Amino acid sequence: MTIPRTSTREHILKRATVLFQGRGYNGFSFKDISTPMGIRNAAIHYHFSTKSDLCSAVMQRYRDLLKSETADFMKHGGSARYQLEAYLAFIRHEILDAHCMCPLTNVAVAMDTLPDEIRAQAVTLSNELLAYLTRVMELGREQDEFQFNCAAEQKALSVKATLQGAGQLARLMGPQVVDQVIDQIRCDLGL
Amino acid sequence: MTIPRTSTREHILKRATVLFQGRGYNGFSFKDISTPMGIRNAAIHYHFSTKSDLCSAVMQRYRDLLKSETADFMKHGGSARYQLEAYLAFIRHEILDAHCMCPLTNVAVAMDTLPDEIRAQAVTLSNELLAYLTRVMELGREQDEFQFNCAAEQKALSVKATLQGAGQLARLMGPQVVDQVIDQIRCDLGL
DNA sequence: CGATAAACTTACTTATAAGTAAGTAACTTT
DNA sequence: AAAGTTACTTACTTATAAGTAAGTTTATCG
Repeated sequence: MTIPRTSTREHILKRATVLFQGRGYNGFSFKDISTPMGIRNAAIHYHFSTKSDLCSAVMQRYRDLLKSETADFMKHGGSARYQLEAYLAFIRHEILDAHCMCPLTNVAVAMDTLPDEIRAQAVTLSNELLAYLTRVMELGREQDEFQFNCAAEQKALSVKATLQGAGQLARLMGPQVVDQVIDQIRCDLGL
Repeated sequence: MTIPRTSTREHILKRATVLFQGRGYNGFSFKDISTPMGIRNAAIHYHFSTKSDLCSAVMQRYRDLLKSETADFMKHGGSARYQLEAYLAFIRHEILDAHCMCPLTNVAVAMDTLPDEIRAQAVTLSNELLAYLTRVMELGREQDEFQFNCAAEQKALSVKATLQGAGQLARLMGPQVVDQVIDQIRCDLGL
């Protein structure tokens, strides 16, 4: 058959994203992608030669998404508060609607068992993410929107860590955890 | 051979703990335990009938450890500050010295792929952990040691989430992350 | 219309996983 | 000293994983 062929690669990537961010690298197999799609494992290998390649593409897409999202946030005015809220909403959506974790969580957990390529992508992503959040924190303090008395980098790190943890605890303790933790982040910034 | 037999079960549990907390349920196999110990997989099955049983025992031990640790913390005087610091030191040691994550992280990540038994243990652990931290927060506020203006439960949740995240980010960004995040937790409690 | 390339499938290989059944050596009990 | 129990091993089964090679269909291009 193979009628609408153009979109197969995209479908594979989408399923892989959900699975990678939802279960981790070692928590899914090619079958979890191919069977629900009604294709064969070999079709995945046609588009992505290895599992490492596939997950590397997932990481790359997440970085691209983040880049375009954060660029978007910045367009809508320079308000640090707005940018923080946009990022919080993005994370909130990923956790509550998509039931996904930040890829950094999944990489960190299985660190020792992963191909170098994936680890490298994760390190780059963490640098990009922290750089963005650090700028938001700096901006917020300059504009007297946020209050904190440590390095902006440290505050950004702490915010990111808290959000990572929220994603995990929400799975164990229920979705209300996410909003409680996000509230606390705002509160700790003097909002 | 089998000369020192008594301790095999304990050795298996210790290796399984390191592997489970270090790589997650799907990130290790029986071989990772048996080969370095110089025993066969079947020897593991003799002591623990399934992988689920083994990891359930690991979770149980972690809960027991936590229970005795927190009981210990409480004996050394009722100071909330002391109890917080003791827990922070415990987590810090697990991350930096043992290179382990809190089991909650590993369970949350692979949630959908895990046996019910493990999930149930994790839910219980998260309740116990949060109950303890909530008591510490309540105590700290009563004694004017900590400052925060939300429910003690929410503050405890936020602290735990932050520590969970610190464990992950430390693997990607280096060990200094842990102390930076811990500093921030203190700071956000008015310390 | 025929050749070519893209997008697959079928069928296979190799490796590794968890788990089991039957046998064995050493200590323990009677 | 015989019998049973503990703590394993050897050898196996079954399932599943990633990955590959060769063939097939469909669209496209000259």
